[in-house]
Amino acid sequence: MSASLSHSAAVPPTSDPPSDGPSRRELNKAATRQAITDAALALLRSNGPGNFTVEDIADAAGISRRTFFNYFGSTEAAIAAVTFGFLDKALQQFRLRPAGEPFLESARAALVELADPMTVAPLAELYSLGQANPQLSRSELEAWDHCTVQIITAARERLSEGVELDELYLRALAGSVISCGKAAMDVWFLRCGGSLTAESLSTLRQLLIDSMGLLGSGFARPDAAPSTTQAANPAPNSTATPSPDRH
Amino acid sequence: MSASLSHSAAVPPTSDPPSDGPSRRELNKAATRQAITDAALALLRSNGPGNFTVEDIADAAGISRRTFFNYFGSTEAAIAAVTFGFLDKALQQFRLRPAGEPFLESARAALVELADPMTVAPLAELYSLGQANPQLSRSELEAWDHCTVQIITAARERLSEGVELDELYLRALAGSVISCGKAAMDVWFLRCGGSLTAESLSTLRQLLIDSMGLLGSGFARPDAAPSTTQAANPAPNSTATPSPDRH
DNA sequence: AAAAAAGTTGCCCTGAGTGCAAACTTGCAC
DNA sequence: GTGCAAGTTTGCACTCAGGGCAACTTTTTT
Repeated sequence: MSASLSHSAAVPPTSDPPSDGPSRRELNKAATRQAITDAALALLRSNGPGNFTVEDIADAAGISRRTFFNYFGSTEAAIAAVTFGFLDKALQQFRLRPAGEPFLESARAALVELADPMTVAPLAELYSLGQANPQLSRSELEAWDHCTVQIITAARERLSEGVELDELYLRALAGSVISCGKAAMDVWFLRCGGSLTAESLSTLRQLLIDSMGLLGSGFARPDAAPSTTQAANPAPNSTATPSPDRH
Repeated sequence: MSASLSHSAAVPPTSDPPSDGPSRRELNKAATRQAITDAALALLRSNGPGNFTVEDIADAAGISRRTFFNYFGSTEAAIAAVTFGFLDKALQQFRLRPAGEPFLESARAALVELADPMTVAPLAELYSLGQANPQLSRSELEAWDHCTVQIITAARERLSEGVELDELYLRALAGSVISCGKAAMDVWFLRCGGSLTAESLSTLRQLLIDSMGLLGSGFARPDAAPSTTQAANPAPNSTATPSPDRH
């Protein structure tokens, strides 16, 4: 781009009336941010993890290297923004649940809500790309942990209706919910390889439901005939969990 | 040190008969490794996280910068070795448990086994140091995750006695156990600030027991009078969990 | 004792991440 | 629309992480 154009044609000067909403500055920032993650993801796809530099991303996003660091502290951070987005959406869903609902039921509902193509697609892609990459999976871990913290906050608001609540209960529960959600996704990738077909997504939903069921039942040993769900069988009944809803 | 002495006086040439045990090479490596983590920890204490370089560590350990990288990929990795050591000890304890024992009971026993001064001391110190440090806590997360993977492996050996086992069950359980262990330690630090008194350690033990109890009971809501354990009360009965041992 | 294997070190290179100051954009008031 | 203030981008320069390579030292083997 020519010298005088400075940086981003982020928000093209369409006939945008001076509408109220977010300011031009905020729009530009959001657009740049988006451009960065897009560029990073594209490079991740084409070059593979670890085979491109911050400068590559900056070039592809049409900004300077220095500006990149104004937005993200590292390549991984830029990519992890995707996961953060996903988990934030989960949080949002969780907060929408009625306050009286049992915690695990809310978690289950929030998670299942996310098992639609548009939402899991980016996560699925990241997952397969980062499968064998330490750098990537590290930031994924960070994102999940961040989500745990958020859930703890959300749960605290929920549960502390006057009652003096137990920190251990809160943290152990939140951590376990996240772990089980993660386990469900892990198994899903293991079985379906991140496929986005309706069948695959149905499996994901069922896995999420089952994992919450396991948690709710205290991991009662599946003594009786447990897992016919083992094979790629999207049968939609949670055989593993006779009592998914307690208390 | 003079030029010809090369590197480490790691294993001083005491009158060591050519005993069988580990070879001189292995001894040297172990000693160097130890010297590195010691130096790193010392610098962490004195300078605070992020305020020293790899070169500083290398100098303090009496090796070259380059050699440092032969042992660890980063400063954080060197420090995280402490956490890894702790968690590996946990794994070791877990594997010692009788194979027939319920999983959660084994986990509980293994974790409680670790709540002795010598073992938790380094972890406690790291915890307080890394409390407000993103770099550090990131590698801590990695260590916990590594432990989860190990537990999954250990549990697979345990549970798969001919039975075709459920991947979801396995992973959700392992992840939850680790999460609960982590939650217990978090709460412990919150309450006791990493103190190593007998009273504090007793609290830690109880928290670990309680968290496993919560998990085993499916987080049944503490409806009745739940947490008198809230205050720094090392009372040794797990009031929160009426049925810690099922199946 | 000499060769082979394993480990250490210095040199040098790429790239991450950051402080700083100059240039540019946007918001706001006049 | 002019102008000023606040917010952003960018180039520059610097420190430090991380790793390849080849020379050199130590340990093991034969």
